[in-house]
Amino acid sequence: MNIGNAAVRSGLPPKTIRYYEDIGLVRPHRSANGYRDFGDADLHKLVFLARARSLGFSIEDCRALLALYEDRRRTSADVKRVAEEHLARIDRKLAELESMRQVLGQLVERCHGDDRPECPIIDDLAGGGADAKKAVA
Amino acid sequence: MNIGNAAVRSGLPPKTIRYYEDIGLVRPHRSANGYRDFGDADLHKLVFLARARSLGFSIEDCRALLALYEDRRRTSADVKRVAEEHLARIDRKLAELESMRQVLGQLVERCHGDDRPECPIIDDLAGGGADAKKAVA
DNA sequence: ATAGGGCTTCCCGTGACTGGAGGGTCAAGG
DNA sequence: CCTTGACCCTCCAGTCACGGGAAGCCCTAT
Repeated sequence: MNIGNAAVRSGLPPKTIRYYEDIGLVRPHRSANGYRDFGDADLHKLVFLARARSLGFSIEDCRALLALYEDRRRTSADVKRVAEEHLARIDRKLAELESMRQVLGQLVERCHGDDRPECPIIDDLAGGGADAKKAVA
Repeated sequence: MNIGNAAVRSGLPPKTIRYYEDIGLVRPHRSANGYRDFGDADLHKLVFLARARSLGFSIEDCRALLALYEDRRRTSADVKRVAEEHLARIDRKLAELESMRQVLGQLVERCHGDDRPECPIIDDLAGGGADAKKAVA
C-alpha cells in the first residue's frame, strides 16, 4: 500500500507518516520504484499513532506505548503509568488554562468595548493585575 | 538600567528580553559600553509583556496590545476584540483538553494496572476507540 | 593583576510537524 | 509513442517562543 492510501486509512497526512518513519516509529518496506509500501502491521501502527496523538500523547509517549503495544509480555501497569503521567500533564494544563480563562473573562466582562480609550484590560496588563499587586505589596 | 536589573523587575529572563528586542517589541537605548539601558517606559513595556504572556497572549497579540497600550486614541473596543479572540482560543483549547481528559480518564479507570498484559488503554489505541468505531461504521 | 560576575553577539536545539522546490514514476488517453 | 496529471521521492527551510552554550568584552573588588 502506497503512502497516500495509508494516509487515507490512518487519517494521518503523508508528510506526517514520512516524519514518523524519519524518527523511527514505523519502518515500511520499499517497492522496487522506491515508494514506501505499508503492510497491515504498519497500518495498525499508524492508526495507533493517530489515536494516541489525538489523545495528546507526545511522540516519545507514543514510542513507549507502541513498544508496549507490540510487547506481548507487557503489563497493564506499565501502560497505566504512562497514561496517568499524561493525565497529570493534562490536568496541570487544564488548571493553567482555566486560571487564564477566569482572569481574562473577568477583564473582558468589565471592558465596555466602546469607542473610549479607558480599558480595564489594558490597565491590568499595564500593572494593575493581581500579580503586580502582590509584587508591589 | 542594565538587562539583569530589568529582568528582575519585570520577571522576564534576560534571554527573553533580548529576544523581545530582536523582534522589535522593545527598543532600549545603549550605554557607551554597548550594554542595553532600559528606561522607565521600557520597563513598563516589559512588565506589560510579562503579564500579557502570562495570560497566554501570543507574541503577535502582545505586539498589537502594546500598540494599543501606547495609542492614546485607542478604543476599548479594539482591545476587547483582541482579548475576546484570545478567550475564544482558550475556550477551544479547554474543550479539546477536557475531551482528552474525559476519554483518557475513563480508560485509566478501566485499566487494572496489574502485571497482566490485558489493557483497555492499549485496546482503545489499537482501534477500539470511538473514532475508530465511527470510521469503520 | 587577577578573579568574578555581568554583559555582548552568534548559532544551535526544542516539538511536531508543514510548505515548497526539484525531480522521478505510473496509468490513462490521444 | 507521447503527453498529461496524479502520485511519489528527498532535502531544506520555517513555525513558536524561547533556552543553552560558546567566545569574548567590561566592570568592580581585592
